[in-house]
Amino acid sequence: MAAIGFCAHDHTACVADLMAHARAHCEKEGLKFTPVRQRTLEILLREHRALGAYDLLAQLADEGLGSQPPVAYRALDFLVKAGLAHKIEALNAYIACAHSGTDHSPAFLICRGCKAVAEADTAMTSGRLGDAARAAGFQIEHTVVEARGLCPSCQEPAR
Amino acid sequence: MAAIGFCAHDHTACVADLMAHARAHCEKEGLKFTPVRQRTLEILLREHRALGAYDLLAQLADEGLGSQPPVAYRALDFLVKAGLAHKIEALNAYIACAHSGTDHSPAFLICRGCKAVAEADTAMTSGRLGDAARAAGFQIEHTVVEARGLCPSCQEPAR
DNA sequence: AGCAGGCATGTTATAACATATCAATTCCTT
DNA sequence: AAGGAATTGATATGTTATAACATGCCTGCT
Repeated sequence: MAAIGFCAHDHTACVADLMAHARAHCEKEGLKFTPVRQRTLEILLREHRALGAYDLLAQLADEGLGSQPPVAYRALDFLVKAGLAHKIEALNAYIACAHSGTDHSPAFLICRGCKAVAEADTAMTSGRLGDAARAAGFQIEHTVVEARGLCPSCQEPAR
Repeated sequence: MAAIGFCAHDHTACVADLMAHARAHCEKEGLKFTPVRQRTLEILLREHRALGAYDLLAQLADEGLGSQPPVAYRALDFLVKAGLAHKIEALNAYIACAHSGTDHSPAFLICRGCKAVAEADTAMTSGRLGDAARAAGFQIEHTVVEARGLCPSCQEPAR
């Protein structure tokens, strides 16, 4: 399964790595990385794709970590606010951040073929959106930058 | 209320203008600009802000043009496909296109203070997103570019 | 120890957004 | 007039998200 950047990688290591990073980040920021939150991030990392809140909830429920929607939404809110996960607005789904827990303005490439989502990084105030905002005197707080289309692998069959 | 571009304008003329444009566009493309669809666009234009499907539906129902969700969603789908309206993914809401019915890749500035939405225009393949897509070999079909923040007027009170 | 305050969680219910399906109608073409 | 495609009407349901309120669980204070 192609996912991050549409290419294979050592996924076990990648999960462990990002979990350790998340733990360190929460420690440093004084955030409580509770069992539900850890498990939520682990699931997102392991799946390595955009997951709906209810998909996630089902997996949490399997493990006895709560079965009601607010459980999933609270955990996801926490992760998103902490910069450990992102919401893909075009899919109403959530995905683990592919980078560190640092503040950044992600951009996503969403393949309609294999549903893979790649995270790129942009600077919030750069590019066309930044230009438009400056011209209008608009003060940007958060950006949603997403592209739907076909990843390299999924372009083949269509030919 | 400041809305498009966060500035005042002759709204009556603007509605009439864009309706005429939409009519011409549908004529040219062989699209059926039916009463429900016309009324939907008129409502979006008149409100001049992002409207939820159910808000819109309520207004259609007031006029006896259907009261069930599919009525609103069909009309909105038509307008979106025709390039006469856009969906704001970050709000799950719809807004009339501020430009012509031509194909374009809009970007939106969404004020969290007054809920106004300004539409800017970008080129789909330009800017950071285009760069990232090219680097990944990703073929973009549609872009979602939205910024949340504060418009010029709404920045004042906070100071 | 006892308790107050804050945060996380549990639980129920419901709001808000969106689509599947099938029947009925219209309108255009043959 | 018959056939076919698109539109509309209507019912039901699926999916995503939050409100509201109760409970537990640390932590710091007296």
